[in-house]
Amino acid sequence: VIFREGDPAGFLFNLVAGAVRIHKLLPDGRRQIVGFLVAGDFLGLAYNDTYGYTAEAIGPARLCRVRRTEYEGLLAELPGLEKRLFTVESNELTVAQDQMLLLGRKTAKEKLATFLMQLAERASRHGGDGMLELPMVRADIADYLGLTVETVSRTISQFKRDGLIRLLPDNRVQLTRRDVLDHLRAGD
Amino acid sequence: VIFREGDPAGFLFNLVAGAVRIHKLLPDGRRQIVGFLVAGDFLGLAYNDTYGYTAEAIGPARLCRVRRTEYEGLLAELPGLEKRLFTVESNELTVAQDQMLLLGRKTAKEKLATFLMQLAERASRHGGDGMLELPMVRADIADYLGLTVETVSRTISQFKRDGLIRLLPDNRVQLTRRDVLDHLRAGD
DNA sequence: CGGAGTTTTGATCCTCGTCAATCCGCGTGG
DNA sequence: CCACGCGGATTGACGAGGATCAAAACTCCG
Repeated sequence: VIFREGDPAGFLFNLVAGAVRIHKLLPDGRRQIVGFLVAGDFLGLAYNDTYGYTAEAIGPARLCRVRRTEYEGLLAELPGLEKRLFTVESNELTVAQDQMLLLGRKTAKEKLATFLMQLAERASRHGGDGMLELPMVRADIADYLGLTVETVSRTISQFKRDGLIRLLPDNRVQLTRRDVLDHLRAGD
Repeated sequence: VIFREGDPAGFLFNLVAGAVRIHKLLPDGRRQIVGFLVAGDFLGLAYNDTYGYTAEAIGPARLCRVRRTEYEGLLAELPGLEKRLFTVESNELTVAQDQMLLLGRKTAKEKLATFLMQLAERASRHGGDGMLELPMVRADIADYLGLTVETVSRTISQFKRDGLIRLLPDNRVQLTRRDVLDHLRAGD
């Protein structure tokens, strides 16, 4: 656990290596994962003296931690940093809005297809084909997509049966029919 | 319509008076409203040369429009503006994440209760009691909460039967049991 | 092997979506 | 003034997608 929802927001972080999930909880334990972060991403930018979500490393991770008081100084020293962070934040907002569309209006199959294509895109930017790794467990995927573990599992099985994907050892997935998945993602 | 998703993002706006809804669409017409804006709010801050969503005025509205090229100049002229906008953007992101929790994990009743309490809070900041106005139609509420019109209507009726709210002429609502609604909002 | 955690699969249930009818408020025009 | 029509809201009947509950199968390590 890097920090918890409600903690005083004394630091901000940059993820150097590894993967992190950030989530919010309802009092009875229902969880919504609001993002998966990879190397290069920032944590704790949006704040209001306490963190708005909990951040946990999924596996081993390396973070760069900046005290918020020093951060103010950094902004002054490095012109252009503020603009850059603003852009980062804007992109996050855009991503968040896409996710709202997904959570509010997409079916389970569409949600999974969107998720897989998202990961594929991330992976291919670092030079991959249709092969990708799922660093998170099913429960994480479910809580990210607003589904249950069972539905995630069933939908993946169906994709497998339909020949859209292939499951490989080591939690890796091969997207065999990206065209079909892309259609599903778009939502018709 | 102020601008559409996909339009080149030549301007940014500040809403002076009235109410605006912003939404995203799936190709088959399913709609997700990602926000309702009131006087003082900004539109088009987050961008990537095209707008990420469609913005429509709900009723008569007044907007202040700034050409994006001039906006860059404004930032240079007014130090502190960038920081202020950054804060605005941060808050929007936080709100967006709350909405993800709502869309992904809350039940219909919890969604409605959250929505009503949100509006009540907005209204009470401008000095109101438990009385609030719904400037938007049922379909808008449904598309904001990831529900259907029918479910919204049924849930409102149930709240009415249960004595949590009272419907008044002119699309106004009186929250008679804010305590119960607040419990529902929190989610248990 | 053994055993815990995770994933898959099956059976059943229930919330919410769909389809359809009715109702209500309101403006229009005969 | 009242009949009509229209968009929005409500209500009802029904069905489906996904949740829930339960059990089996797989993985990974010790």
